[in-house]
Amino acid sequence: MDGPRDRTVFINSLDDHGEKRVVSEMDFFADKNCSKDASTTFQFKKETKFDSVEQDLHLNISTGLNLLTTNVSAGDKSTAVNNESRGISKEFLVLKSEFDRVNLENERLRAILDQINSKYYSLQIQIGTILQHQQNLKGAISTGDGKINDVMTEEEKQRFLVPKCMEKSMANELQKNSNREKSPEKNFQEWIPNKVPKFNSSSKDTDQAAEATMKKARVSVRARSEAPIISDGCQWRKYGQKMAKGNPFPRAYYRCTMAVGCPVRKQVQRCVEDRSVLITTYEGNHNHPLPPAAMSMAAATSAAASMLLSGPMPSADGFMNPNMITRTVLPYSTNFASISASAPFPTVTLDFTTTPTTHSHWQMLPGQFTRDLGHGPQAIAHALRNHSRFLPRVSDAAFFGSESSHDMTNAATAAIASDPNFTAAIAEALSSIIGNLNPNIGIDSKKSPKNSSDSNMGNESFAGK
DNA sequence: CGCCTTTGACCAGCGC
DNA sequence: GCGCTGGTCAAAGGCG
Repeated sequence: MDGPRDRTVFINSLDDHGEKRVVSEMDFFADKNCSKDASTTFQFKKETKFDSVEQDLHLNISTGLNLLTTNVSAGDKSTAVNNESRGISKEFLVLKSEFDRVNLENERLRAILDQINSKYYSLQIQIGTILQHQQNLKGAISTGDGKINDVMTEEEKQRFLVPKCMEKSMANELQKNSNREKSPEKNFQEWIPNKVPKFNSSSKDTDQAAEATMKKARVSVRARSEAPIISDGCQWRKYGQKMAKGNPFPRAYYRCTMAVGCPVRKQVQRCVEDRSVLITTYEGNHNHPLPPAAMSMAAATSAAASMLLSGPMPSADGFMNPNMITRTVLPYSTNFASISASAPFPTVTLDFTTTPTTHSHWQMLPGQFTRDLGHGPQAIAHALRNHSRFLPRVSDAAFFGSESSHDMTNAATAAIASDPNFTAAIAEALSSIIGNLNPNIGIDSKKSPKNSSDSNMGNESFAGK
């Protein structure tokens, strides 16, 4: 917190022609003596470091004293000036006190906001990943019982078609989530990141190849953050930094230090096109229990990696096309997630940097998803309302219906700020949604998901950004 | 003193 | 074989 000496006050006054002129520039809070120049308007210029929005802040404060500098005799002037000085001193003491208080509050809120933004990104990732799993499973189940075949076009069938090798893993995962809901105390403590879906393969070589790929699979998260690193709940130790080709910003290398020998690593680098975007690439699976704060990001990255690794498995026709993977694994993932087919390692990129991404992701969910089942964002909001102690000021519209990510961030920020257990509330809501999924509900063909041809299928993870 | 970051050195993979 | 690049190691120093 900056001390009072950091604040400079411009004192303006009106000349005989009524034009404002700058009388002096002084450090008001360093020197308690107030200017003897009469002033009716005080303009505060903040020189401390604030957000850009705040940097233009000026406080035009009328003292209401209607002080004059002319038309008074010498004696009267002296008295008047003394009275004015005392009045102004008193006013400034009050103002200074208020200003300091606001500054303190502002700094405190800034710190909270930074923390909340990081948590918000983590939650976004987790929610998106779980919803994708849910949709994929619904598509698989619908295809399996034949209900959907009568109403879906070939294109839609292809989008919803889930590889056989994935159905079981998804079903297991949902069952796991359902069980977690029945044992809420285990919701966060027993997530085993290494239990990513494995595939039933008759080929030992294939298993080994998949295992090798598993180790190299990466999940890249793009998120806007001014902080040098996204807070994801894990403990990381920086072990290197390099200048990467084509990017003026250094790439930092971190390894997880929450357990000895944990193989998880991450790379953090600013986006070359937009320095406000922080690209965090995760690799590997944790070999230890995770704290609640780390669950969301770890679960999201692990799920995304497992989805990715579920894709390029041998099929009857040979290896699956990465585009097919995108269509089946991430059917609603336009601009939200992309799979890199040509990168050195298979990489899923989750992009949370654009407003349409987040919002359209919700909107792309089939209407029935929210209308008939009562699931999705509304259900989450409902669940959150049930945790009203966590969500005292945030409406559903503010949280889920806002057109701007800024509003969403603010809403989430307010919600999370209200109680640190907000994360637990959201996770519980998600768990409830997954657990209550009714597999017998068909797909409303009129509300087909956004055409997957829009998605960045086969894109480079970052090349198109 | 332990943990962390910094930073130059080293190594492996890849393309020419 | 050589150079480039990405990734990792490890010594040195800072910090609480």
